[in-house]
Amino acid sequence: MAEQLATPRRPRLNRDRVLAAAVALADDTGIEALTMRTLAQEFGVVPMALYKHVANKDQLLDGMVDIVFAEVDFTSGGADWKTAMRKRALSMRGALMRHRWAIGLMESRMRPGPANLRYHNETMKCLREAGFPFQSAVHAYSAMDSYIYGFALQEKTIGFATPQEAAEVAETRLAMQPPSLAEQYPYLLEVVAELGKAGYDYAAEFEVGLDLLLDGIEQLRPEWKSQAHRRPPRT
Amino acid sequence: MAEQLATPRRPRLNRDRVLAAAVALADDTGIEALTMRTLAQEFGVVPMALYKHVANKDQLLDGMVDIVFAEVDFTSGGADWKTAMRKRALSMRGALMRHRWAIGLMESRMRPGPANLRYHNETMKCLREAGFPFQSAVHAYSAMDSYIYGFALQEKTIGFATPQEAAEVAETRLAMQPPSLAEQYPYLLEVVAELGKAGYDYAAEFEVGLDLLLDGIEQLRPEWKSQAHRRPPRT
DNA sequence: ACCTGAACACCGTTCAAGT
DNA sequence: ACCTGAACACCGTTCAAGT
Repeated sequence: MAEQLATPRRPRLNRDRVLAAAVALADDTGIEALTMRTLAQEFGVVPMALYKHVANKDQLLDGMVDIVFAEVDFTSGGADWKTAMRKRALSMRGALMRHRWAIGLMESRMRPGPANLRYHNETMKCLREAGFPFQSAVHAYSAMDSYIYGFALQEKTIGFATPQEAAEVAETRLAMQPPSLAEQYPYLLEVVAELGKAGYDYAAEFEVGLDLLLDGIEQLRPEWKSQAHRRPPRT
Repeated sequence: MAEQLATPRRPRLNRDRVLAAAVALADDTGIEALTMRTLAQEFGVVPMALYKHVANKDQLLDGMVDIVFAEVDFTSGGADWKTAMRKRALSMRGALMRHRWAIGLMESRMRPGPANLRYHNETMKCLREAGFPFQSAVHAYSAMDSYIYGFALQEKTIGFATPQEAAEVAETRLAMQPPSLAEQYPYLLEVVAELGKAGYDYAAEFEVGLDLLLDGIEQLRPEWKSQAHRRPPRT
Protein backbone atom coordinates (compact mmCIF):
# COMPACT_ATOMS: atom_id res chain seq x y z
CA MET A 1 0.00 0.00 0.00
CA ALA A 2 3.02 2.26 0.26
CA GLU A 3 3.04 1.96 -3.50
CA GLN A 4 -0.24 3.90 -3.85
CA LEU A 5 0.79 7.38 -2.77
CA ALA A 6 -0.58 10.80 -3.71
CA THR A 7 1.70 10.97 -6.73
CA PRO A 8 0.98 7.99 -8.98
CA ARG A 9 4.04 6.23 -10.36
CA ARG A 10 4.93 7.36 -13.86
CA PRO A 11 4.97 4.54 -16.42
CA ARG A 12 8.72 3.98 -16.71
CA LEU A 13 11.93 5.83 -17.31
CA ASN A 14 13.47 5.82 -20.76
CA ARG A 15 15.64 8.12 -22.82
CA ASP A 16 12.82 9.78 -24.76
CA ARG A 17 10.76 10.46 -21.67
CA VAL A 18 13.78 11.88 -19.88
CA LEU A 19 14.57 14.19 -22.79
CA ALA A 20 10.97 15.32 -23.15
CA ALA A 21 10.73 16.09 -19.45
CA ALA A 22 14.00 18.01 -19.59
CA VAL A 23 12.70 20.13 -22.48
CA ALA A 24 9.44 20.81 -20.67
CA LEU A 25 11.24 21.71 -17.46
CA ALA A 26 13.64 24.06 -19.25
CA ASP A 27 10.69 25.68 -21.05
CA ASP A 28 8.88 26.27 -17.79
CA THR A 29 11.59 27.14 -15.29
CA GLY A 30 14.57 28.16 -17.42
CA ILE A 31 17.70 26.26 -18.34
CA GLU A 32 19.61 27.26 -15.21
CA ALA A 33 16.93 25.62 -13.06
CA LEU A 34 17.35 22.37 -14.95
CA THR A 35 19.67 20.17 -12.92
CA MET A 36 19.96 16.44 -12.75
CA ARG A 37 18.37 16.74 -9.35
CA THR A 38 15.32 18.79 -10.33
CA LEU A 39 14.82 16.62 -13.40
CA ALA A 40 14.91 13.47 -11.29
CA GLN A 41 12.39 15.04 -8.93
CA GLU A 42 10.06 15.46 -11.89
CA PHE A 43 9.89 11.67 -12.08
CA GLY A 44 9.85 11.18 -8.33
CA VAL A 45 13.15 9.41 -8.65
CA VAL A 46 16.67 9.75 -7.27
CA PRO A 47 19.13 11.73 -9.47
CA MET A 48 21.28 8.72 -10.22
CA ALA A 49 18.39 6.92 -11.86
CA LEU A 50 18.73 9.27 -14.84
CA TYR A 51 22.23 8.05 -15.60
CA LYS A 52 20.89 4.76 -16.90
CA HIS A 53 19.20 6.65 -19.75
CA VAL A 54 21.55 9.51 -20.54
CA ALA A 55 25.30 9.17 -20.17
CA ASN A 56 25.71 12.55 -18.50
CA LYS A 57 24.34 16.08 -18.49
CA ASP A 58 26.19 17.00 -21.66
CA GLN A 59 24.44 14.28 -23.63
CA LEU A 60 21.16 15.31 -22.07
CA LEU A 61 21.65 18.83 -23.41
CA ASP A 62 22.69 17.47 -26.82
CA GLY A 63 19.47 15.47 -26.95
CA MET A 64 17.39 18.48 -25.97
CA VAL A 65 18.87 20.60 -28.78
CA ASP A 66 18.07 17.87 -31.28
CA ILE A 67 14.46 17.84 -30.14
CA VAL A 68 14.26 21.51 -31.08
CA PHE A 69 15.65 20.78 -34.55
CA ALA A 70 13.15 17.97 -34.92
CA GLU A 71 10.33 20.48 -34.51
CA VAL A 72 11.37 22.42 -37.60
CA ASP A 73 9.12 21.84 -40.57
CA PHE A 74 11.13 21.50 -43.75
CA THR A 75 8.54 20.14 -46.12
CA SER A 76 8.87 22.22 -49.25
CA GLY A 77 5.57 21.05 -50.74
CA GLY A 78 6.79 21.65 -54.26
CA ALA A 79 7.20 25.38 -53.66
CA ASP A 80 10.07 27.32 -55.22
CA TRP A 81 13.30 27.63 -53.25
CA LYS A 82 12.53 31.10 -51.96
CA THR A 83 9.19 30.31 -50.38
CA ALA A 84 10.57 27.01 -49.12
CA MET A 85 13.56 28.66 -47.47
CA ARG A 86 11.38 31.41 -46.09
CA LYS A 87 8.97 28.93 -44.55
CA ARG A 88 11.82 26.94 -43.10
CA ALA A 89 13.37 30.04 -41.55
CA LEU A 90 10.08 31.03 -39.92
CA SER A 91 9.65 27.52 -38.61
CA MET A 92 13.16 27.50 -37.16
CA ARG A 93 12.56 30.82 -35.45
CA GLY A 94 9.29 29.47 -34.06
CA ALA A 95 11.08 26.49 -32.55
CA LEU A 96 13.77 28.75 -31.05
CA MET A 97 11.05 30.96 -29.56
CA ARG A 98 9.16 28.08 -27.98
CA HIS A 99 12.42 26.89 -26.43
CA ARG A 100 14.34 30.03 -25.55
CA TRP A 101 17.11 28.12 -23.85
CA ALA A 102 18.03 26.38 -27.11
CA ILE A 103 19.98 29.20 -28.75
CA GLY A 104 22.14 29.52 -25.66
CA LEU A 105 22.89 25.82 -25.72
CA MET A 106 23.86 25.64 -29.36
CA GLU A 107 26.96 27.62 -28.54
CA SER A 108 28.60 24.78 -26.68
CA ARG A 109 27.10 21.72 -28.37
CA MET A 110 29.48 20.32 -30.96
CA ARG A 111 27.90 16.96 -31.63
CA PRO A 112 24.92 17.51 -33.94
CA GLY A 113 22.09 15.02 -33.55
CA PRO A 114 20.18 13.29 -36.39
CA ALA A 115 17.46 15.96 -36.60
CA ASN A 116 20.16 18.62 -36.85
CA LEU A 117 21.94 16.74 -39.63
CA ARG A 118 18.66 16.21 -41.43
CA TYR A 119 17.75 19.90 -41.15
CA HIS A 120 21.04 20.94 -42.70
CA ASN A 121 20.93 18.25 -45.34
CA GLU A 122 17.44 19.27 -46.43
CA THR A 123 18.41 22.94 -46.55
CA MET A 124 21.36 22.19 -48.78
CA LYS A 125 19.24 19.92 -50.92
CA CYS A 126 16.64 22.62 -51.41
CA LEU A 127 19.23 25.10 -52.63
CA ARG A 128 21.14 22.68 -54.86
CA GLU A 129 18.00 21.42 -56.55
CA ALA A 130 16.92 25.00 -57.15
CA GLY A 131 20.00 25.38 -59.32
CA PHE A 132 22.44 27.08 -56.97
CA PRO A 133 26.03 26.09 -57.74
CA PHE A 134 27.78 24.46 -54.81
CA GLN A 135 29.65 27.50 -53.54
CA SER A 136 26.62 29.74 -53.88
CA ALA A 137 24.52 27.24 -51.95
CA VAL A 138 27.08 27.26 -49.15
CA HIS A 139 27.01 31.04 -49.08
CA ALA A 140 23.23 31.13 -49.00
CA TYR A 141 23.04 28.50 -46.31
CA SER A 142 25.67 30.16 -44.13
CA ALA A 143 24.05 33.57 -44.40
CA MET A 144 20.56 32.27 -43.67
CA ASP A 145 21.54 30.28 -40.60
CA SER A 146 23.67 33.10 -39.25
CA TYR A 147 20.77 35.50 -39.53
CA ILE A 148 18.27 33.12 -37.94
CA TYR A 149 20.50 32.21 -34.99
CA GLY A 150 21.70 35.75 -34.48
CA PHE A 151 18.19 37.14 -34.48
CA ALA A 152 17.11 34.57 -31.92
CA LEU A 153 20.13 35.44 -29.81
CA GLN A 154 19.32 39.14 -29.86
CA GLU A 155 15.67 38.57 -29.22
CA LYS A 156 16.56 36.53 -26.17
CA THR A 157 19.10 39.05 -24.93
CA ILE A 158 16.65 41.92 -25.13
CA GLY A 159 14.05 39.39 -24.19
CA PHE A 160 10.85 40.94 -22.90
CA ALA A 161 7.38 39.57 -23.17
CA THR A 162 5.57 42.65 -24.46
CA PRO A 163 7.03 45.46 -26.57
CA GLN A 164 5.68 48.10 -24.18
CA GLU A 165 7.44 46.46 -21.31
CA ALA A 166 10.64 46.44 -23.33
CA ALA A 167 10.49 50.17 -23.91
CA GLU A 168 9.67 50.90 -20.29
CA VAL A 169 12.47 48.79 -18.90
CA ALA A 170 14.95 50.26 -21.32
CA GLU A 171 13.84 53.77 -20.50
CA THR A 172 14.07 53.43 -16.73
CA ARG A 173 17.35 51.58 -17.15
CA LEU A 174 18.78 54.44 -19.16
CA ALA A 175 17.24 57.11 -16.97
CA MET A 176 18.87 55.77 -13.84
CA GLN A 177 22.46 56.21 -14.97
CA PRO A 178 24.82 58.91 -13.66
CA PRO A 179 25.11 61.91 -16.04
CA SER A 180 22.38 62.61 -18.55
CA LEU A 181 22.34 59.55 -20.74
CA ALA A 182 20.28 61.49 -23.24
CA GLU A 183 23.42 63.42 -24.13
CA GLN A 184 25.72 60.42 -24.16
CA TYR A 185 23.56 58.14 -26.29
CA PRO A 186 21.07 60.31 -28.18
CA TYR A 187 20.50 57.81 -30.96
CA LEU A 188 19.82 54.99 -28.54
CA LEU A 189 17.34 57.22 -26.79
CA GLU A 190 15.56 57.80 -30.06
CA VAL A 191 15.24 54.05 -30.50
CA VAL A 192 13.81 53.61 -27.04
CA ALA A 193 11.39 56.50 -27.43
CA GLU A 194 10.19 55.62 -30.93
CA LEU A 195 9.80 51.92 -30.31
CA GLY A 196 8.03 52.73 -27.07
CA LYS A 197 5.45 54.76 -28.96
CA ALA A 198 4.98 52.47 -31.91
CA GLY A 199 5.59 49.16 -30.19
CA TYR A 200 8.02 46.63 -31.54
CA ASP A 201 7.04 43.56 -33.47
CA TYR A 202 9.88 41.06 -33.46
CA ALA A 203 8.15 38.76 -35.92
CA ALA A 204 7.78 41.58 -38.45
CA GLU A 205 11.36 42.71 -37.89
CA PHE A 206 12.57 39.17 -38.45
CA GLU A 207 10.79 38.98 -41.78
CA VAL A 208 12.20 42.28 -43.02
CA GLY A 209 15.79 41.12 -42.60
CA LEU A 210 14.91 37.68 -43.88
CA ASP A 211 13.47 39.04 -47.13
CA LEU A 212 16.45 41.33 -47.53
CA LEU A 213 18.69 38.30 -47.32
CA LEU A 214 16.57 36.13 -49.60
CA ASP A 215 16.57 38.84 -52.28
CA GLY A 216 20.31 39.06 -52.00
CA ILE A 217 20.70 35.31 -52.19
CA GLU A 218 18.69 35.29 -55.40
CA GLN A 219 21.55 37.18 -57.02
CA LEU A 220 23.82 34.21 -56.35
CA ARG A 221 21.96 32.04 -58.86
CA PRO A 222 23.23 31.81 -62.45
CA GLU A 223 21.77 33.77 -65.39
CA TRP A 224 18.73 31.61 -66.07
CA LYS A 225 17.60 32.48 -62.57
CA SER A 226 14.35 34.27 -63.31
CA GLN A 227 13.00 31.48 -65.48
CA ALA A 228 11.14 29.46 -62.93
CA HIS A 229 10.59 25.70 -63.10
CA ARG A 230 13.37 25.22 -65.56
CA ARG A 231 15.93 22.53 -64.88
CA PRO A 232 19.62 23.30 -64.54
CA PRO A 233 21.48 22.88 -67.82
CA ARG A 234 23.10 19.54 -68.40
CA THR A 235 26.66 19.81 -69.66
CA MET B 1 60.87 38.37 4.94
CA ALA B 2 57.86 36.11 4.57
CA GLU B 3 56.65 38.88 2.25
CA GLN B 4 59.38 38.19 -0.32
CA LEU B 5 58.37 34.80 -1.69
CA ALA B 6 58.99 33.15 -5.08
CA THR B 7 55.85 34.75 -6.54
CA PRO B 8 56.18 38.51 -6.18
CA ARG B 9 53.02 40.24 -4.94
CA ARG B 10 50.97 41.75 -7.73
CA PRO B 11 50.49 45.51 -7.40
CA ARG B 12 46.96 45.58 -6.01
CA LEU B 13 43.53 44.24 -6.70
CA ASN B 14 40.98 46.48 -8.38
CA ARG B 15 38.00 46.05 -10.62
CA ASP B 16 39.81 46.69 -13.90
CA ARG B 17 42.62 44.30 -13.09
CA VAL B 18 40.16 41.62 -12.01
CA LEU B 19 38.18 41.97 -15.23
CA ALA B 20 41.31 41.95 -17.41
CA ALA B 21 42.59 38.82 -15.69
CA ALA B 22 39.21 37.15 -16.12
CA VAL B 23 39.23 37.92 -19.86
CA ALA B 24 42.77 36.60 -20.23
CA LEU B 25 41.96 33.47 -18.27
CA ALA B 26 38.83 32.77 -20.32
CA ASP B 27 40.79 33.34 -23.53
CA ASP B 28 43.46 30.86 -22.47
CA THR B 29 41.58 28.14 -20.65
CA GLY B 30 37.97 28.54 -21.78
CA ILE B 31 35.00 30.05 -20.02
CA GLU B 32 34.06 26.87 -18.16
CA ALA B 33 37.48 26.87 -16.47
CA LEU B 34 36.94 30.41 -15.24
CA THR B 35 35.68 30.15 -11.67
CA MET B 36 35.98 32.57 -8.81
CA ARG B 37 38.51 30.15 -7.38
CA THR B 38 40.77 29.86 -10.43
CA LEU B 39 40.57 33.61 -10.97
CA ALA B 40 41.57 34.28 -7.38
CA GLN B 41 44.47 31.88 -7.79
CA GLU B 42 45.68 34.01 -10.69
CA PHE B 43 46.29 36.79 -8.18
CA GLY B 44 47.57 34.47 -5.46
CA VAL B 45 44.61 35.45 -3.38
CA VAL B 46 41.70 33.75 -1.64
CA PRO B 47 38.41 33.61 -3.68
CA MET B 48 36.59 35.90 -1.31
CA ALA B 49 39.04 38.73 -1.98
CA LEU B 50 37.45 39.19 -5.42
CA TYR B 51 34.09 40.08 -3.94
CA LYS B 52 35.39 43.45 -2.83
CA HIS B 53 35.81 44.40 -6.51
CA VAL B 54 32.98 42.65 -8.30
CA ALA B 55 29.62 42.11 -6.65
CA ASN B 56 29.30 38.53 -7.86
CA LYS B 57 30.11 36.28 -10.79
CA ASP B 58 27.24 37.63 -12.87
CA GLN B 59 28.64 41.14 -12.72
CA LEU B 60 32.06 39.78 -13.51
CA LEU B 61 30.70 38.24 -16.70
CA ASP B 62 28.84 41.46 -17.55
CA GLY B 63 32.08 43.37 -17.23
CA MET B 64 33.94 40.88 -19.42
CA VAL B 65 31.38 41.21 -22.20
CA ASP B 66 31.69 44.98 -22.11
CA ILE B 67 35.47 44.69 -22.51
CA VAL B 68 34.85 42.85 -25.77
CA PHE B 69 32.54 45.62 -26.99
CA ALA B 70 35.16 48.18 -26.03
CA GLU B 71 37.60 46.54 -28.45
CA VAL B 72 35.38 47.24 -31.44
CA ASP B 73 36.63 50.07 -33.62
CA PHE B 74 33.79 52.29 -34.75
CA THR B 75 35.67 55.25 -36.10
CA SER B 76 34.07 55.99 -39.44
CA GLY B 77 36.87 58.30 -40.61
CA GLY B 78 34.52 60.23 -42.85
CA ALA B 79 33.79 57.18 -45.00
CA ASP B 80 30.33 56.54 -46.45
CA TRP B 81 27.91 54.49 -44.39
CA LYS B 82 28.55 51.28 -46.28
CA THR B 83 32.30 51.16 -45.80
CA ALA B 84 31.86 52.36 -42.21
CA MET B 85 29.34 49.63 -41.40
CA ARG B 86 31.46 47.06 -43.18
CA LYS B 87 34.54 48.02 -41.21
CA ARG B 88 32.60 47.97 -37.97
CA ALA B 89 31.20 44.51 -38.71
CA LEU B 90 34.67 43.12 -39.43
CA SER B 91 35.97 44.68 -36.23
CA MET B 92 33.13 43.17 -34.20
CA ARG B 93 33.80 39.76 -35.67
CA GLY B 94 37.47 40.15 -34.86
CA ALA B 95 36.68 40.89 -31.24
CA LEU B 96 34.33 37.90 -31.05
CA MET B 97 37.04 35.68 -32.54
CA ARG B 98 39.70 36.82 -30.10
CA HIS B 99 37.30 36.09 -27.24
CA ARG B 100 35.36 33.05 -28.33
CA TRP B 101 33.56 32.76 -25.01
CA ALA B 102 31.89 36.15 -25.54
CA ILE B 103 29.16 35.09 -27.96
CA GLY B 104 28.06 32.37 -25.57
CA LEU B 105 27.85 34.86 -22.74
CA MET B 106 25.80 37.44 -24.60
CA GLU B 107 22.90 35.05 -24.52
CA SER B 108 22.33 35.47 -20.81
CA ARG B 109 23.63 39.02 -20.18
CA MET B 110 20.77 41.48 -20.06
CA ARG B 111 22.52 44.51 -18.58
CA PRO B 112 24.51 46.17 -21.37
CA GLY B 113 27.63 48.01 -20.24
CA PRO B 114 28.75 51.47 -21.41
CA ALA B 115 30.86 50.16 -24.31
CA ASN B 116 27.90 48.12 -25.50
CA LEU B 117 25.60 51.14 -25.35
CA ARG B 118 28.18 53.25 -27.15
CA TYR B 119 28.61 50.65 -29.87
CA HIS B 120 24.90 50.55 -30.56
CA ASN B 121 24.54 54.30 -30.34
CA GLU B 122 27.32 54.85 -32.86
CA THR B 123 25.86 52.28 -35.24
CA MET B 124 22.48 53.96 -35.17
CA LYS B 125 24.12 57.36 -35.57
CA CYS B 126 26.03 56.20 -38.62
CA LEU B 127 22.87 54.98 -40.32
CA ARG B 128 20.70 57.97 -39.41
CA GLU B 129 23.30 60.47 -40.59
CA ALA B 130 23.61 58.56 -43.85
CA GLY B 131 19.98 59.41 -44.51
CA PHE B 132 18.21 56.25 -43.46
CA PRO B 133 14.74 56.96 -42.10
CA PHE B 134 14.24 55.79 -38.54
CA GLN B 135 12.47 52.53 -39.31
CA SER B 136 14.91 51.64 -42.06
CA ALA B 137 17.83 52.29 -39.75
CA VAL B 138 16.32 49.93 -37.18
CA HIS B 139 15.88 47.28 -39.85
CA ALA B 140 19.45 47.66 -41.06
CA TYR B 141 20.82 47.62 -37.56
CA SER B 142 18.82 44.57 -36.52
CA ALA B 143 19.79 42.63 -39.63
CA MET B 144 23.48 43.48 -39.34
CA ASP B 145 23.80 42.55 -35.70
CA SER B 146 21.83 39.34 -36.17
CA TYR B 147 24.14 38.30 -38.96
CA ILE B 148 27.32 39.14 -37.06
CA TYR B 149 26.29 37.38 -33.87
CA GLY B 150 24.84 34.41 -35.68
CA PHE B 151 27.94 33.93 -37.77
CA ALA B 152 30.12 34.03 -34.67
CA LEU B 153 27.83 31.52 -33.01
CA GLN B 154 28.07 29.11 -35.93
CA GLU B 155 31.78 29.55 -36.25
CA LYS B 156 32.19 28.69 -32.62
CA THR B 157 29.84 25.70 -32.82
CA ILE B 158 31.70 24.20 -35.75
CA GLY B 159 34.80 25.65 -34.20
CA PHE B 160 37.98 24.08 -35.49
CA ALA B 161 41.35 25.69 -35.79
CA THR B 162 42.18 24.72 -39.37
CA PRO B 163 39.73 24.06 -42.23
CA GLN B 164 41.41 20.75 -43.05
CA GLU B 165 40.89 19.59 -39.51
CA ALA B 166 37.24 20.61 -39.75
CA ALA B 167 36.70 18.46 -42.81
CA GLU B 168 38.51 15.50 -41.33
CA VAL B 169 36.62 15.58 -38.08
CA ALA B 170 33.32 15.95 -39.86
CA GLU B 171 34.14 13.09 -42.19
CA THR B 172 35.16 10.63 -39.50
CA ARG B 173 32.20 11.73 -37.42
CA LEU B 174 29.83 10.99 -40.27
CA ALA B 175 31.61 7.80 -41.26
CA MET B 176 31.25 6.30 -37.82
CA GLN B 177 27.46 6.30 -37.70
CA PRO B 178 25.28 3.19 -38.04
CA PRO B 179 23.82 2.76 -41.57
CA SER B 180 25.48 4.42 -44.52
CA LEU B 181 25.25 8.10 -43.73
CA ALA B 182 26.13 8.80 -47.34
CA GLU B 183 22.64 7.71 -48.26
CA GLN B 184 20.89 9.49 -45.42
CA TYR B 185 22.57 12.86 -45.83
CA PRO B 186 24.00 13.04 -49.34
CA TYR B 187 24.01 16.83 -49.50
CA LEU B 188 25.81 17.14 -46.19
CA LEU B 189 28.39 14.70 -47.45
CA GLU B 190 28.93 16.87 -50.50
CA VAL B 191 29.61 19.82 -48.22
CA VAL B 192 32.11 17.85 -46.19
CA ALA B 193 33.86 16.47 -49.26
CA GLU B 194 34.01 19.72 -51.21
CA LEU B 195 35.09 21.88 -48.34
CA GLY B 196 37.67 19.28 -47.42
CA LYS B 197 39.20 19.58 -50.87
CA ALA B 198 39.02 23.33 -51.26
CA GLY B 199 39.46 24.31 -47.62
CA TYR B 200 37.10 26.67 -45.90
CA ASP B 201 37.84 30.30 -45.23
CA TYR B 202 35.53 31.64 -42.54
CA ALA B 203 36.68 35.21 -43.01
CA ALA B 204 35.84 35.11 -46.73
CA GLU B 205 32.50 33.44 -46.04
CA PHE B 206 31.67 36.11 -43.50
CA GLU B 207 32.32 38.85 -46.02
CA VAL B 208 30.16 37.25 -48.70
CA GLY B 209 27.09 37.27 -46.47
CA LEU B 210 27.98 40.68 -45.12
CA ASP B 211 28.11 42.23 -48.57
CA LEU B 212 24.87 40.52 -49.53
CA LEU B 213 23.25 42.15 -46.53
CA LEU B 214 24.82 45.57 -47.10
CA ASP B 215 23.61 45.60 -50.69
CA GLY B 216 20.13 44.71 -49.49
CA ILE B 217 20.22 47.40 -46.83
CA GLU B 218 21.10 49.96 -49.48
CA GLN B 219 17.65 49.41 -50.92
CA LEU B 220 16.13 50.67 -47.69
CA ARG B 221 17.35 54.21 -48.31
CA PRO B 222 15.05 56.74 -49.98
CA GLU B 223 15.23 57.64 -53.68
CA TRP B 224 18.14 60.06 -53.51
CA LYS B 225 20.19 57.15 -52.27
CA SER B 226 22.82 56.96 -54.98
CA GLN B 227 23.72 60.63 -54.70
CA ALA B 228 26.50 60.47 -52.19
CA HIS B 229 27.40 63.23 -49.73
CA ARG B 230 24.03 64.89 -50.07
CA ARG B 231 22.16 65.83 -46.95
CA PRO B 232 18.69 64.46 -46.21
CA PRO B 233 15.93 66.79 -47.39
CA ARG B 234 14.56 69.20 -44.82
CA THR B 235 10.79 69.24 -44.77
C1' DA C 1 17.73 -4.46 -15.97
C1' DC C 2 16.75 -0.72 -13.35
C1' DC C 3 16.85 2.11 -9.20
C1' DT C 4 19.00 3.61 -4.48
C1' DG C 5 22.25 5.65 -0.74
C1' DA C 6 26.15 7.44 0.61
C1' DA C 7 30.02 9.84 -0.67
C1' DC C 8 33.47 12.96 -3.37
C1' DA C 9 35.23 16.93 -5.61
C1' DC C 10 33.81 21.16 -6.97
C1' DC C 11 30.82 25.38 -7.34
C1' DG C 12 29.20 30.49 -5.75
C1' DT C 13 28.54 32.86 -1.81
C1' DT C 14 27.60 34.08 3.60
C1' DC C 15 29.42 35.71 7.67
C1' DA C 16 32.47 36.99 11.26
C1' DA C 17 36.99 37.91 11.93
C1' DG C 18 41.57 39.60 11.15
C1' DT C 19 45.11 43.48 9.70
C1' DA D 1 39.90 49.60 3.33
C1' DC D 2 41.12 45.27 2.05
C1' DC D 3 41.95 40.35 2.66
C1' DT D 4 41.21 35.66 5.22
C1' DG D 5 39.06 31.14 7.18
C1' DA D 6 35.61 28.40 7.96
C1' DA D 7 31.23 27.11 6.65
C1' DC D 8 26.73 26.42 3.80
C1' DA D 9 23.82 25.02 0.11
C1' DC D 10 24.17 23.26 -4.19
C1' DC D 11 26.27 21.04 -8.35
C1' DG D 12 27.59 16.61 -11.51
C1' DT D 13 29.10 12.23 -10.91
C1' DT D 14 31.53 7.68 -8.67
C1' DC D 15 30.82 3.41 -6.69
C1' DA D 16 28.91 -0.42 -4.38
C1' DA D 17 24.76 -2.13 -3.17
C1' DG D 18 19.95 -3.34 -3.41
C1' DT D 19 15.63 -5.46 -5.96
